[in-house]
Parts: sequence; structure tokens; C-alpha cells
Amino acid sequence: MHHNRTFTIRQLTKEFEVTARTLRFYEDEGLIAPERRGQTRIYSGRDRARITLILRGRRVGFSLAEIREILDLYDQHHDRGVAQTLHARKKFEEQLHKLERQKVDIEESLGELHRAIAAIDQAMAEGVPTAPSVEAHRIEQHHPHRHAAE
Amino acid sequence: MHHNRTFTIRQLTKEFEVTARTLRFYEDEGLIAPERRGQTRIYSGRDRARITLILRGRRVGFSLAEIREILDLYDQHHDRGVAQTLHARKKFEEQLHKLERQKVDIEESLGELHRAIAAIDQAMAEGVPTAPSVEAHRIEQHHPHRHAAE
DNA sequence: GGTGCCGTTTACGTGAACGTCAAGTGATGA
DNA sequence: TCATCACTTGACGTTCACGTAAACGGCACC
Repeated sequence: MHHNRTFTIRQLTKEFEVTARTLRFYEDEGLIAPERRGQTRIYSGRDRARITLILRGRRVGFSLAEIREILDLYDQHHDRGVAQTLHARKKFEEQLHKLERQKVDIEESLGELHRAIAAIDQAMAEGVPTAPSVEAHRIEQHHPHRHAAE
Repeated sequence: MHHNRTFTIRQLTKEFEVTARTLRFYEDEGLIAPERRGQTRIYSGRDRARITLILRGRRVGFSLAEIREILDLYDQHHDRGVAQTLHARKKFEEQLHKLERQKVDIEESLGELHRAIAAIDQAMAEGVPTAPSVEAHRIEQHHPHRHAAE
């Protein structure tokens, strides 16, 4: 088992392109639990795998609370009773459906973008402006939010 | 053109399942610009279409700032110069790539979930706990965050 | 023995995306 | 005419996911 590797916090921040603050925050939130040599954190391969899941979950739009739930389910459903296991299954399916809806949204958005690009290309080829798929005209705005400089 | 329908804010909140606050907020942010009859907002079909885009954009993980950028691009690239149009094209492609990465993430997550569910089903069928795809054990935590009651 | 460098805790700050009052303005119906 | 909606504009509050700064502990090396 060459699998018992350990990692420092720095290594993981570089690998995953997150800050140490982020990893410590995830630990505070109970998403990971690296061991300690004295004060210093030592991350196992298991921790690393969890981080992978956490970050991917985040990218697809899950909140940390949802991610914690999923991780808990992964942990639980072994030694807990049948009821717990069925509950886990249900939760997994919920997440699954959520992601499938998401996938549809993404595909629709991809469609829009493809059309927009195609329209631009055609307009450029013809040298003539073409009608777009989404109708809209410039909106003027007074933005106290924006900080003047870009 | 049966397309010149207008909508009240209530109608749209129900259709899209958002609060009026949300729509007014989007207006403050310059994402939509409904007309007014006196004080009251009157949303056109165009506004409705924009809201569709905004909400879908949000669901797939775009920030409102990004969404505003996209909407601005849709608006702009007609009457602006070639440089602007090419810039728009580039931006659209960036968004496109972002979404494609997202799609990969989603598909991987879907894979994980399918495997997890399959593992549960098999374990249930056999009445014996099976090894999971993601390794982890319960994490104990002391949570001042959580509000005691679930 | 100072100066980096990596690591730590504690604690307050921040931006995004709204929520939640408070207080006001028409339009409508009894 | 009065009440009751639906709608409006501020303005402050809130949650999430961290950022940022302060202050400290080892260790390495020169």
C-alpha cells in the first residue's frame, strides 16, 4: 500500500489551488480532520480524497452544508442500521436529481452560447448585423456600487 | 405579434419562484430595466427573457456580475464596432469553456453518486456491508455554529 | 542571534445575494 | 370614505465562504 502517503498543508494548497485558510476552515466546519504532529496538521490520502470531493462539490454548486451531509452519508451508511442506509440512499438520489437538473441548465446555456457565437461569426462574415436570439437593448445605470476604476 | 405581453412583478415572482425583492435587486444591479406606469414596474417579454437567462445563469454558477457582462454583450455586439464584437466573441467562448469544465465536474459527481447508490443497493441485497468508493470515517466535531436543534 | 520560512490560533472584515422591516403611494371594492 | 391590497423606496440585517491581520512557536542556516 503506497497509499499511506501524507501531505503538508502547503502541498495541498498548491495541488488544489486553495489557500491554507480554506483548508483550516473546512476543518473547522468538520469536513476534514487531519491528524496532528504537535500543532501541525498532517493530511492523509483519505483527507486528500475528501478535499477532492469538497472542491468538486463546490464547483457544481453545492453549499458546504450539503457537502458535509454527503460526506457524512459516505461515512455512515456502513455500520449504521438499515433505516440509516435507506435514508442515505434517498439523499444520494436527491443530489443526483439536483445535478441532473443542473446538467440540463448547463446544456441549455451551452446552446445559447453556441448560437450567440455562430451569430457573431455569420455577422462578421457578411459584414452585416444580424438579429440575435435574445432580445434586449442597452440598459443605462447609475452605479454607486462600482468603484469608478475598473 | 402576440409577444408584446406585459407582466406585473407578482406574476413573475410566481412564474420564476423568486421574491419581488430579488427582481428589484436585479434592477438595481442593472440586469433588467422594466418600464414604469407611475411607480409600478411593468415587465415586458424582453425583461422576462432576460430574467430567464439570469436565473439559469445563477443556477449554473455564474455570479450576477458575470451575468451582467453576458447580457451586456448580447446587447452590445450589434451596433458596436468590429473590435467590440470580437471582444464579445472571446468572452462568449470563455463562458463556454467554463461551462464545459462544469459539465465534466457534474458528470464526475453523477458517477460518484451512481456508484454510491449501487454500492448501497448491493450491500442491502447481500445484507453485508461493502467497501465504499470514498474512504472516510466519522468525524467528530464541536460545533458552536450549529443551533443545537436540527 | 537575527532573519526567513512554514506553521499555528484568534478574531475581526468583506463581498455577494438577497431578507426583513418601516413607512409611504395609488387603485379598487364595500 | 375607509380599508385593504399590491406596489414602492430606503435602509439595516444576515448568511456563506472565506480574506486579512496580529501575534506567536519552531527550525534552518549563516
